Amino acid sequence: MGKKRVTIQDIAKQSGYSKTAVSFAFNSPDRISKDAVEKILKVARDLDYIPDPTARNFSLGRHMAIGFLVPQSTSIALANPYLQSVMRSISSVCEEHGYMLTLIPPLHSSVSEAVKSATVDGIITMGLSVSKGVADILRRRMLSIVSIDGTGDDDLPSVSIDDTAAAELQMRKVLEYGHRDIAVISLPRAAYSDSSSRSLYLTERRIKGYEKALGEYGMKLSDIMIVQTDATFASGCKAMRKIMEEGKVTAIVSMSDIVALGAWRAARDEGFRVPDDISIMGFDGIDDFTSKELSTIVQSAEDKGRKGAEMLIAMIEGQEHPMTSVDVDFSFREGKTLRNLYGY
Amino acid sequence: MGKKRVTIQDIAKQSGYSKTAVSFAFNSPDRISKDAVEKILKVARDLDYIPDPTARNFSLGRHMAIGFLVPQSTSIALANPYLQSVMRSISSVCEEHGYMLTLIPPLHSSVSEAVKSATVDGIITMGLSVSKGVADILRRRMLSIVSIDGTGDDDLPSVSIDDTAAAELQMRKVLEYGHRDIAVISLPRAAYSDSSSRSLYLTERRIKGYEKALGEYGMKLSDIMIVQTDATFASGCKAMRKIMEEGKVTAIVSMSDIVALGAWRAARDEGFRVPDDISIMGFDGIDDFTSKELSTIVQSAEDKGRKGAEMLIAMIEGQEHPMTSVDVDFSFREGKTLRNLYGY
DNA sequence: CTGTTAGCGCGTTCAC
DNA sequence: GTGAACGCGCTAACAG
Repeated sequence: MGKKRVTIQDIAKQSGYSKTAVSFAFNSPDRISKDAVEKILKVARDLDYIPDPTARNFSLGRHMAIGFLVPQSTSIALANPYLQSVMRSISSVCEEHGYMLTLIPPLHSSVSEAVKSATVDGIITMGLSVSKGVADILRRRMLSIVSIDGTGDDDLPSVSIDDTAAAELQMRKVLEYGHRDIAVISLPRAAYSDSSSRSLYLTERRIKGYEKALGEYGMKLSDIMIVQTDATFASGCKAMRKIMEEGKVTAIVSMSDIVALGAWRAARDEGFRVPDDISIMGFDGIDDFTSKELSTIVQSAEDKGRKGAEMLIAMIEGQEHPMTSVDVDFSFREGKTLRNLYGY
Repeated sequence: MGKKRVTIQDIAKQSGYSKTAVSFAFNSPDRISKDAVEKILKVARDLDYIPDPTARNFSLGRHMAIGFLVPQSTSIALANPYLQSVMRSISSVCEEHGYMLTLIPPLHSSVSEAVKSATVDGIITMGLSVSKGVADILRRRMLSIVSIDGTGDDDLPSVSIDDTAAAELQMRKVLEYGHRDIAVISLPRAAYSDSSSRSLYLTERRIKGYEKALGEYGMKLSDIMIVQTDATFASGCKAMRKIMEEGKVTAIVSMSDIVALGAWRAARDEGFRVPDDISIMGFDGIDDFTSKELSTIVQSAEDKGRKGAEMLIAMIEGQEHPMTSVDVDFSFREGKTLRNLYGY
């Protein structure tokens, strides 16, 4: 075992040409004679030469890879179907452009460490407020970044929806349908963000939207119940149980579909019928085949991922990127889990 | 813009020490005096020095990344919930060990090209028969590989279940519960394998298991109905409709959960109650929140990913790996879709 | 024990 | 078509 790797040097010697010529044969065949190219490539084939991608990357200062920066441990992040969809769409774009996609979870629990050591050409992130520290590292490393569903307090190229308006729509629908006893299942303040962020968190922007909608009906935030939970199915179950214990509501407004599905499950397990006994309104519009029945606010994951990735690649390849912020549409999807109390 | 990157050289000059000392300060602080370490690190901090990970990788010959080789375009692969689960588990292990996970889709439609240029320390693959060409590149690049759910015809370290035994268990349960009028929904021969594979296909291994279980009850394969279909929800619906037309059975045995879910949907749409009118038994144990009710054979995606990743990392780090093939447990999950005809 | 000198790794590219 | 330098961090060998 362990013959040494074949290097460009070997091909040079064996073919009688110089390293330079060999390099040209691979990368700029026009730069040398057809004859030389052929001879060199033949030797390369005979010796099973594969240019070392590491050395190549080092030399070129390129990796043909972009990093997907995940705020939490991947086991949590990747359990989120919405994130999965976005990621799928990102990876599609990568594929089209010949890039690979590298998952970057916190390294030794540190996002900064991870970003310091990632060998990628740029970074795309989702639901993360890029802290000043991380932004700094990116700058020092001269890495481009695009933020999807960012918090807006970092001044980064971003792709997102108007959370306040979307949440307002979500709540307004519930109110329109006659519900007044409402419980909101919110996400943790930190779930989608870093500790040092200063402006409004996603959670807070959504809450603001709820407040507006409630205001239109003469209600206030204090008139509804708000529980906070992680963005997982299990947490949704738990939150629902808590809500059912504490009081009686006719509608659940969740900030995430996956949580809403958990709530739905818990409701059924307790013998409640949805939407007859209780209505559930989600947020995201995940495409899970079994969850199309969920009434929800749809934000296109496909769109977000694609726009984000294309923006990032354009930045990496040094093209223009005049628009530093892109909005994605959202809409209400009438499922089967929101009952219209005014008849139907 | 674009002050040059700060390099180790700059820190050396500025601190008055040599490059070596700077390197030691970061990587082997014990090698030099505490005093020197401090001074050097201070200068490094002041100048915002980040060791270039590319150069570092090149120098060390390590990347701290493993590649997940995806046979198809990622938009298809990542849509498979089972693959998602496995990937999640892989990435968890990576995280624990400080590795990143890089998705490697075919590059310019070529798996070989992708494998040639991937800067990773090892590769993990799923449901792919690794072709001779690719195996060769891996050898030349001295990359380790582990295959999950491989076809078994390539001689690689692999992780999988004992399909025959699992299928036997699946069928036996159905028989134990009193069913005799059974329809199997099988997968296409090629579904989980490459065209060039020589040994038993997954489908055939499973069928063999069915045969055994049937034998224990004095039955033969010819006593049951077998239909073949793709591993999709829609195909499951279609297959179910066909089955309901053709004859009357009391139990469906599907080789895939997603297909079983499709069958379930079709059954409901036709007014059949599950499991009162007809029982459905799946295979996979996908963790889809809404499908936990499906009676099925669970093969732990979590386990597969974990064992595969741990095996690969052990190989990369040069530890022993005497076992070239690992089996993952499977088990029966009593859901709500399998009726016990002997009462309950 | 501290610290330095002098390469090394490998492909790319400038300047001739 | 080539020689030589380059990118940047790591480390063997060596000196004090």
